[in-house]
Amino acid sequence: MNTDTELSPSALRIADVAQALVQQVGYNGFSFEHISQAVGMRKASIHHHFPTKVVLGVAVVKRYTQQFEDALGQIDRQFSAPHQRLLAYADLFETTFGHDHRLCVCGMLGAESSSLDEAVNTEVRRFFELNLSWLQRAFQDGQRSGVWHQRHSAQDLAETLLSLLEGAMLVGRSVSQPMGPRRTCDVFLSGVTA
Amino acid sequence: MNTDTELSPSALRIADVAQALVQQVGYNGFSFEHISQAVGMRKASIHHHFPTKVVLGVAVVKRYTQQFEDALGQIDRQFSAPHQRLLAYADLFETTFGHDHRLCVCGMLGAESSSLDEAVNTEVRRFFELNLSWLQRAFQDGQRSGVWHQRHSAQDLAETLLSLLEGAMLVGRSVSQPMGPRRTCDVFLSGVTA
DNA sequence: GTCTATATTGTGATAGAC
DNA sequence: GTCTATCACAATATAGAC
Repeated sequence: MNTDTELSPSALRIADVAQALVQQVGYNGFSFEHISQAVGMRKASIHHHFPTKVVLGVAVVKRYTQQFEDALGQIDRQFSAPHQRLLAYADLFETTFGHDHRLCVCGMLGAESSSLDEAVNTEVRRFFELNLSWLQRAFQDGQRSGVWHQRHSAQDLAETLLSLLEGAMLVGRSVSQPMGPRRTCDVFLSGVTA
Repeated sequence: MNTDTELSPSALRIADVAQALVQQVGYNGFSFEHISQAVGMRKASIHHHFPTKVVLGVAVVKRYTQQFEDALGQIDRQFSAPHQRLLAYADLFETTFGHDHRLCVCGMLGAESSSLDEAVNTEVRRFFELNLSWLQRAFQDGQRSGVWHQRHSAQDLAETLLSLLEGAMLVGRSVSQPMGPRRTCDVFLSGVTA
């Protein structure tokens, strides 16, 4: 299940660098040569671990999704209150963004999706569906316990919050004093409260 | 002032195609060859009108910002109620997204910003600042007239809504039945209402 | 303004030695 | 697993004829 277990130490370093590059410059913005320089190996060696760029891209997204899934599990175990869970969720994005204004891997790849291989797009979709169903459950819990109003479906609230967090990182890259994902989440949630 | 006036008919067609390509596959996702094929001219002819890709990119963003500015002026003349103005604003994004799931030009370029020339990034920033100040004014009007609560500053509400709309397009590319920018805006505004 | 032709560099990918 | 060497092709860009 854990993709990392299958990766050799070198492959791990490559995947780390590739992920950072995706978050910084996007899939179409980096080459095997960039990875080569960052990781201190020749291009041919990168190809030994990941034969094609598509294979590398898919591996990066799968690993990222796995890490995210683990983080969501941790949140569930740590917090029971829906509001706390959502704030912890927003903090995942805040932490990523705080790291040199990196984007969410799948936010970046979602933007580029029209030019990507379907194998990559499929994994990106999986990431979003996973996030949406987790968020939907959190909103359902909040609505059932009466903490939030029920003007909108939990499904709509989930997609709205996810869009907000992804967008906050995107916009935050181009404004001088960005609020960041966490604060935009506060603004949104305070409006949802009953 | 109007950049279009300075562009010859051929240059206009090129800019149109380039803008569509930016919205679909991003700045790093298209080449002069793609433009060449779409517009029916040779690569060298494209270079005659726009000597470098950066010059072309800057021209596309300037024109896009100008068009957006015009649209905002029209909204101001057509609607006086802040709520109506914001819904019309969201419809600008909805229309763009409805067109083959195209992204906002500056949303796409904002994501790619780390790999772009500063001349392009500067124009992208201008676009966002323009939008934020327009949104801020709309929220201020709504708060002064008592339509909305004042839990958050108009500035924060502006950046939150902008992030939401940009993010809704991004996420909308990778989910099966996207809400679209307009509906996410409805969800957000209903929470802001006093 | 548009074309052909070409220069130059970058890119994804492979072959084969060590 | 990593390397050197190389391929085929795509990218941005320029020179110069028409």
